[in-house]
Amino acid sequence: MGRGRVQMKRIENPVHRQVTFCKRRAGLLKKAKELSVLCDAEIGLVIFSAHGKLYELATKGTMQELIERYGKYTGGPQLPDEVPMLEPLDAKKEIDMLKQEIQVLQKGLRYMFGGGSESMSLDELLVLEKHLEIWINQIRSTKMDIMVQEIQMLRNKEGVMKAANKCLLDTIEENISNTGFATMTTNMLLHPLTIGNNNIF
Amino acid sequence: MGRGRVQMKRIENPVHRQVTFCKRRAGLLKKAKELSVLCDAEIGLVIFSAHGKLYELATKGTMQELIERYGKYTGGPQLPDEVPMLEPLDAKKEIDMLKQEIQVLQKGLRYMFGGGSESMSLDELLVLEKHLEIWINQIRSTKMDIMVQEIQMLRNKEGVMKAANKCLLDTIEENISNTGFATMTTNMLLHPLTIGNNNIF
DNA sequence: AACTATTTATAAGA
DNA sequence: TTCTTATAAATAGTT
Repeated sequence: MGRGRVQMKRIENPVHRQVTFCKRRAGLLKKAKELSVLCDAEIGLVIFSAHGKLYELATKGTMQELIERYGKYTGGPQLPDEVPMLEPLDAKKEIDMLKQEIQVLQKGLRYMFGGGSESMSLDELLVLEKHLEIWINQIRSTKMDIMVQEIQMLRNKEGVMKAANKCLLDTIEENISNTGFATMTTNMLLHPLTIGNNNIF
Repeated sequence: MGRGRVQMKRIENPVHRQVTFCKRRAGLLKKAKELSVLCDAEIGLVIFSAHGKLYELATKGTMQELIERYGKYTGGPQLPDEVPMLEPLDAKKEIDMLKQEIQVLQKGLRYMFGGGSESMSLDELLVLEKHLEIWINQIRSTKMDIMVQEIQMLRNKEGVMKAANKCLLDTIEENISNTGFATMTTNMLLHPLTIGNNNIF
């Protein structure tokens, strides 16, 4: 699209390459925005220049959110789970809490491997019990999430359902809601004992 | 670029919108590739259609790797501003390490319970829940044993007890059997995490 | 999916 | 960079 054909290979002239990079980068970002608006799509675009500078576009929410959605879709490892890091001042406190949690978990593992009563003190047993209770609750809530999702999927698949079936599903869903755990996320299961800012203990 | 101007807003006609989505998506992916080749840039492009289908492009390595690079770029060099970042950096590092260790431990626990499966389907969750319930019961039972032992020790120390005290201990012991919690002291609740320094793992 | 009439993007030059 | 302009590409509407 210019005054001559373009070879699809790296432009060797550095000046020429830089100019083309600027122009085409602008064009690409523009077209991404357009596609997003015209067709109601969510688009994320990341461009690292040859020199390592970053240019980015996320048409909906933040890039982090998009990356998370991508992770969910691909089912792959959700590695970049960026931690909020709200209060660096509490770092020491958080470290202590994490250390304590590790010790409890270690004891718990030993406890299991040892087949039970091993050498945990009463206090340690209390803490471990509390952790396990919380963990169980998280598991139950996750179970319910999955059930709700499956119900939703069935509804979407069926489109119009017979009255009897719909009624059944409504009942199930209602029971789930009544447990008080229905809105917890799967993430809680995957990180059940994380103590960070938003936590349980 | 066509037989008429295009309004930069969502195309309402679904058929029209779908066709445009296909065409422009192809165009966008092509241009992204071209920019990458011509200018030696690393580009990641993620497109979620309105219906949630994913289209993606990573011009170098995998999308995961690109996401990691993005994370480093946005997360790493965010220091240049103010405040001495001496201790906080160490703290964050330590927190990350501890969290990592916790994840490993949790993974170990999950491995024990679930036989190594990490995906956690509904069935797996049911199994995990059952294991945890069993574990909790073991803990409660052990707790009870310890308490009973302590009571016994007290009795032995006293030698011959007054009838009233004996009666009191009997009552306490009975409560333990019923609830597993009845005799917890305030001290136990106030210092639940006091654990020794014996790290094994 | 193919076909064009047009619009848009952009290569080269300044 | 930015502007200009000739031209290559992309694509909107149609078949």
